[in-house]
Amino acid sequence: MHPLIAHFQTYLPLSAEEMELITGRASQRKVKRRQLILREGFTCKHYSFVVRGCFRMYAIDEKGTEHNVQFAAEGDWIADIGSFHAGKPSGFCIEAIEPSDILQIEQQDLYFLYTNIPKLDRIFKVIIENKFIELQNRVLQNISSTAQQRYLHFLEQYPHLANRLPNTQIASYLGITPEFLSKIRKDLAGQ
Amino acid sequence: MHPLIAHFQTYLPLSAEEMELITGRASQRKVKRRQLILREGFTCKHYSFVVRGCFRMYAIDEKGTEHNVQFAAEGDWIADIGSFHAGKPSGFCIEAIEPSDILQIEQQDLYFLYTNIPKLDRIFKVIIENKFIELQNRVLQNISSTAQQRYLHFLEQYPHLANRLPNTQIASYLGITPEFLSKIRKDLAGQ
DNA sequence: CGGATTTCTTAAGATAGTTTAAGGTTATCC
DNA sequence: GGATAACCTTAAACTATCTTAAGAAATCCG
Repeated sequence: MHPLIAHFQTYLPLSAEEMELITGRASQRKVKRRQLILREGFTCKHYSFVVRGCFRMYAIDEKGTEHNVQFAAEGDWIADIGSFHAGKPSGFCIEAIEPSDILQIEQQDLYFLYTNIPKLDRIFKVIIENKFIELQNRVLQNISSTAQQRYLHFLEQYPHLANRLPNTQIASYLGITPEFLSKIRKDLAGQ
Repeated sequence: MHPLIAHFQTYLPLSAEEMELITGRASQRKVKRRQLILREGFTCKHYSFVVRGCFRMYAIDEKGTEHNVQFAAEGDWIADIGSFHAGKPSGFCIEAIEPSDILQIEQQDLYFLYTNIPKLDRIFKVIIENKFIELQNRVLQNISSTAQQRYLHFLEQYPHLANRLPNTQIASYLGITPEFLSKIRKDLAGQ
């Protein structure tokens, strides 16, 4: 079955016509490791659904340091939704961390689908609600926990990511330097 | 006009019947300063829309320290949506910072409205998308900026809140101690 | 397979933020 | 209107995290 249909059906059942409308507007794409699917300064034109592989969305500060705001692996959506909806230049880059396969929906196609399949408003409402809850927990971690606690929490919450990602990317996500993460890991090992 | 109708109409127009359905399921409530409308350990039963006043949602850590994850003032919604949808005990408290008026919708009523007014799925999708974007920017701040930068950013982004809130609440939101915020303010003043 | 690049680690010195304690100020509530 | 509680500030000692630098290990890609 088409991966997008399977994905949406985990939320609500779809009719045959609805499935056809959806698959007709999603285009498949292969992405190489390190390839960018969104570049800072450009408008985010697609919602991307990860079929295989792994991505990160990051911002670059004045010093040139990259800060990971989000990862996306199989079954996740990734986009700069601020830029996408406003049609304005993004402050983020989205990069494949592994060779990946994605399905992309363009803005006008997504809006078409929202209009013709009201169910999708509901589905995406639920998807983003869940992302919001996750993000809120991350904020709570950030304002209330030490880096070590945040790292342990990350390992628990995203074991599948912790395995695949270089520590340097995890450090960036946690808001610490790779050197300090290395120290944390040493401290944890030495118990 | 009913504040909720005015609020929803900033997103999409509503018919007279839709308005009636909505207003019939929202109940008005006055809340005193310091009163809790959600207590940790209890399930969040309502979406609350702030008509007048100001709220904070916070978690309490092992040491008893409170950590503000969100503020809500006039025109904002506040709820622990994780607890609300899962029907499980919340890890948060929601407290009025000022004497406030709110409109509350219970879970089954909100679900009824979602089902009978599909437009509301769209409206709440957009509302939460906007909250998500805000929250993502906050995460970026947290992982990439110093406390002073975060404070300045807060003043810029939420001037209406910065005026009304005690610094101690702002410090909690920024993830720093009130003492350190005091030092930051002193440093900024002395320029 | 092997050179190039990225990633991981260590450690010393520097900076950002916390803790504790105390005093002064302002707001709240009866 | 006055007692009480909340809020704000200061400063010194402490701890968490960053910076810099450099070498070792792992991974990628041709």
